[in-house]
Amino acid sequence: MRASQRVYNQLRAEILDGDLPPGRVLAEVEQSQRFGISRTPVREAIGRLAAEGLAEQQGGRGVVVSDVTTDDITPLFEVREALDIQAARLAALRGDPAEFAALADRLEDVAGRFDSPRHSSQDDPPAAYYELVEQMDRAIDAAAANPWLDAASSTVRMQLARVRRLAAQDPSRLAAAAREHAQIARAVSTGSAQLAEAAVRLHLNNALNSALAKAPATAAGSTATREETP
Amino acid sequence: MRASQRVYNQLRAEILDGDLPPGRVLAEVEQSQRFGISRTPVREAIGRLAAEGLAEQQGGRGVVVSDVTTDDITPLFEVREALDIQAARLAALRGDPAEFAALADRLEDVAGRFDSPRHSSQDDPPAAYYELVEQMDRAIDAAAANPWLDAASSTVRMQLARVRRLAAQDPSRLAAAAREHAQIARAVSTGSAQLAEAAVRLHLNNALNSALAKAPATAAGSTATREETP
DNA sequence: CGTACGTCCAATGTATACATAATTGCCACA
DNA sequence: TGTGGCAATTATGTATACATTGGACGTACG
Repeated sequence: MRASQRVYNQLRAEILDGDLPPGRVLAEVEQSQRFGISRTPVREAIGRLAAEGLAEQQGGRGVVVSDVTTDDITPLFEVREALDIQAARLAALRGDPAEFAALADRLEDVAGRFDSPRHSSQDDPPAAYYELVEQMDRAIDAAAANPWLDAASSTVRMQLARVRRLAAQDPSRLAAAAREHAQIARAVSTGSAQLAEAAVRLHLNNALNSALAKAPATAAGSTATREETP
Repeated sequence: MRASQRVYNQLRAEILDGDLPPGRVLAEVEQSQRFGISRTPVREAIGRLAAEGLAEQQGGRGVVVSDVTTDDITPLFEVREALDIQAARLAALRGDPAEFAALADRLEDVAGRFDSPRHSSQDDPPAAYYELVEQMDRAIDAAAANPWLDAASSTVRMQLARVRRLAAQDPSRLAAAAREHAQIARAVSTGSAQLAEAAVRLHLNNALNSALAKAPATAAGSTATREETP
């Protein structure tokens, strides 16, 4: 693999894991010495990180890991809502109903197992749930069959992976989230774009509220929002 | 201005204008000689173009201007629909009603002037319309106040600017488009997210149909889409 | 004591030289 | 004549050296 690619992968992982915290400067010489290579591939890697929003220019000189705070949770969810809804709508129209019906079945099963006592050490509902969610995301993306939608989604998902570190998950929400995901899969399997949109909107609203409940209220400055008047 | 920035601006403009057609190889040495600089900043510029989707790796060797065909129109409009709807929804909730009411008034005025005979050489409805649309896009983005939404939108808009060259605009649609834009502005000014969404969805559907009507039907391979069953 | 200007330094931006890999063309052999 | 392999060439990937810029620190003056 090319050196620039290795450095990019490594720096990206460290930023997403929080090992390189927001505000940390990404000096070319420092990183090139750390990786034992020259500045050129490091420079390319940092450029890619900046293009994706994981890093940004520091006042015209120097690149730093970009800052993400709890203030970013709401705007990121707004974009995610737009993209996930469209993906679910397209999947409902284009996907294989049987595939999503099967996913819905398995998600409902996992959701039920959260409440029941465990039957064996093999039975790990959270792990099974995460696996299924990932599988459904891939299925929806594949069914939507839209490369640009994929690209936009992956950018937002990457940022959301960062903010997720700011507000640790509430274990008690996993069962509810699993049921919501099952509803999404079920809606997609029916072929109704409207139903799929409703299911996604519901799930993301709950997920956002859960995240904000744990996130400390930030200083004022929040954008004023008029109430909906339908 | 930095050399890499100049090269990036120039190459980007040439790609968007079609001077560098899809499939054209972007050789580092060739471009560095053309601009009279070294390979390093050229390499950086081409890297940025590739990151934005205007160019792409050619099998592992060489970077070429990415291909856009009429097949891309529908998927691009699907992403644009998702983003524009969300932007309009947020603008309806957060924007200044008076600002968008004023935009609606001016758009309705321009729409009317398309049909009436011109009163002077100064009266150029298309130019006025384009100016107003741009103004409204900026107003919606500003009201939505979501940097990530802006970033995603600008990427899609750039690609759409390329495909627009493939299917020249229908002058007779401008008047209808102006009325649709006026409806969007009016909907946003009422503060109703639902109404704004409906207006944007209507406009983009018409715009897409107009574009596809002029675009030649491509060879099979189009993704099958089940009909909506609400 | 505070501010403003100048010099120095360090990090980025650019150029060039070297290494490496892939494609293409040519030659030999079947 | 076609195919396969090898070599040469060319373009990219990486390293290093040089240029430039922006900031920081120190000093001098108000």
